[in-house]
Amino acid sequence: MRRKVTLKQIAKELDISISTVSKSLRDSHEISEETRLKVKAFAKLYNYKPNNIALSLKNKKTKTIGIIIPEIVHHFFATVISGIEHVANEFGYNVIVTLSDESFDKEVINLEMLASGSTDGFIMSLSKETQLKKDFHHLEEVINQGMPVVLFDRVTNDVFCDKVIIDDQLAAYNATEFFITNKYKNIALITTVDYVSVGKLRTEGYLKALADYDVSINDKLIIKVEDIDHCQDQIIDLITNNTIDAVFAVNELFAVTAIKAINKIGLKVPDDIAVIGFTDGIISQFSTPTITTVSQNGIKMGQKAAKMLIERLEKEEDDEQYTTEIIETELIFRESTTT
Amino acid sequence: MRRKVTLKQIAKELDISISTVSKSLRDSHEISEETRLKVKAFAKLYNYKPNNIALSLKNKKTKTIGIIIPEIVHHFFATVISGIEHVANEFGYNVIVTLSDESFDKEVINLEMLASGSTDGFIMSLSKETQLKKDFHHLEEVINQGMPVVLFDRVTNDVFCDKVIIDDQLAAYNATEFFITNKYKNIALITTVDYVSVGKLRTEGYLKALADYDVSINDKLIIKVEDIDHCQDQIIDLITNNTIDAVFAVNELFAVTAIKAINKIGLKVPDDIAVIGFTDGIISQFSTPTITTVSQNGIKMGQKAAKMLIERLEKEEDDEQYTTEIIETELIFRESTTT
DNA sequence: TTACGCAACGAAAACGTTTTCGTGTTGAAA
DNA sequence: TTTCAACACGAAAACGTTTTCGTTGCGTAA
Repeated sequence: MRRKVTLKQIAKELDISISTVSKSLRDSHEISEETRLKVKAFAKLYNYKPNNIALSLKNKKTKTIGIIIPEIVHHFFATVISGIEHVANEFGYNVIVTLSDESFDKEVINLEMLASGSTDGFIMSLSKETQLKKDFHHLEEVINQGMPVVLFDRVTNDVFCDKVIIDDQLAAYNATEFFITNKYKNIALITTVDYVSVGKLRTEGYLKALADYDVSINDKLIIKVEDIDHCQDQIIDLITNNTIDAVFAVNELFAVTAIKAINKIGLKVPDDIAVIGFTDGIISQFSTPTITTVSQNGIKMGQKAAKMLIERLEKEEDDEQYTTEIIETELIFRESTTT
Repeated sequence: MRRKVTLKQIAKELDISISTVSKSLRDSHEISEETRLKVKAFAKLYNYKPNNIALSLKNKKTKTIGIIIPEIVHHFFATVISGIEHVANEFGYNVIVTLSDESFDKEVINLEMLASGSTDGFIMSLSKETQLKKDFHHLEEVINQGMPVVLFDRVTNDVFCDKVIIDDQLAAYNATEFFITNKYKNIALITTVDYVSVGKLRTEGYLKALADYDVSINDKLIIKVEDIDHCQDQIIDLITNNTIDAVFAVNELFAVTAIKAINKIGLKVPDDIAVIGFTDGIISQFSTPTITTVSQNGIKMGQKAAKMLIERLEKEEDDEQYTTEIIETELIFRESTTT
């Protein structure tokens, strides 16, 4: 077993000082060509690589980005990580990923853990519990210590930092508007409980579109799903007891569940009821029928978030000008709607 | 902006030595209760947290696990990461995730990057290109340096280390056997090119089952997909030009594509042709019809891999006894088959 | 009084780098 | 011969810890 070789060992072996070795490897002009080449050859032979940890300690920079997300087994979050990782890699950064599992406590613990020197900054999406509690002391703490934070998707107005989001309200508005202008009038909404920020915004977009086009709002057509496991029953209830010609769902899962519910009671998508979902993930692409959906480009969100963070990390003077980047969405038309 | 406080600063502030501060915080009996409490109060007030980097350097342990996988926007890999992360978290480890994008070079670069002190060990699944080239020097190198490596799913016999896999051949055998014993005789196989280890094993399982049950093997019923983008045409060709009553696909994507192809030419699943896929992911659960599939428990694989790695990390004497853990699979019956 | 033990603390090394600031040697100019 | 610059290299500090090994002062037993 050949352990990793250090500067000290090379120095000893060649009977020169550590400084000389270090300078040789960094091509310092202070060192004669002879020693320089000798050291380099030796280093190459023994496959010397500078120790990252020692460098981090010296430079006070880890070249590492901390990611804290609610879960990873979720197409959208996976795409965001992918976007972050690729940009990070390009700029020589690594990413360390932790999961909050939608728990406030785990979010805090992970944040504090990583903030103790492990990372230079954070990219985060808030857990449901955090959004519910509206407690952001942990975030303010690390920001106060000078660590940049970029929030994405599930953000809050209560903390000042860079953010990257989609215009959830507008996207939902556009989807609803599409239904209205195509003569659908009885549009059901399947959404989340209100404390999930994105769910709330999408609900607002839906309501605003209805209002703007003078379509009466019928509370019976709105389901706020608390427990995802038995939402299918709720949806079946909704469809059987009301006249519906369109469904707008605030995520893929709700959309596909709605389609299955519609099929179950013998109706057809899109002929009897049209469906639009949110998040252009695997389900929308491969379900039968494929689902018309609001694309929410996770890759792009991740890339943008990473770029914002790295840019802030690499400039020395820290200005307090935070920006909120909005990633554009678009409706992707598939088989679950007709035009 | 309150920067992070260090032992040195506390020492200076309290006019005592760094050693005394450190010992106080670690409850050393060498320190009088008076100073000890004073220091602890001060540390708490200023929210002192030991610097991880300094600890890593001192202890020669980073408490970090490196994960290198081909891609993350892939349900199976996401579940594995989830499994790893949770176990790692439980044992006080962090995970740093890098993607090879199926490229040999990126795999090597990421491995070397992380091996330079950033992590204590690795959990990896090989890139396609690596499997094609059969070049594993980078792995041997880090293993030789004393860094434990655990391979999962896409492994190789050419490197000696711990592994966690499913019995791909047996799983495929069982799926094929199910078809045969249920009177399906014309069973098509949609698989990958042979250098993808798991694809090859699954193909072998299919062939073995046919042989064991004296079902004649028809090469025309076997598609080896090279380019996923136009595999649907291949499948349609297959179905229209041959008599088929069952399809075994070595992954979800092939399975759902097969179903769509079957529908396209006017046949029904499972009535005309039954379908079994591989990997119990989102697609299998939500496609219409839902897909009978070989479950490949990614969470469990990740958990097992993490446990194996951590166990090896935490025991001092390194025995050279490597084990290969096999995660059991099962057929999950859904709508794409009848019994 | 001496010797010794103990309590309480500090100095310094070590982990592996980089970098600043010497320092000694050589050659050339004065 | 003296002086000075240039050259080639080394010593040491610094990053933030932990830990080993003193060291000091004091009380107690011989």
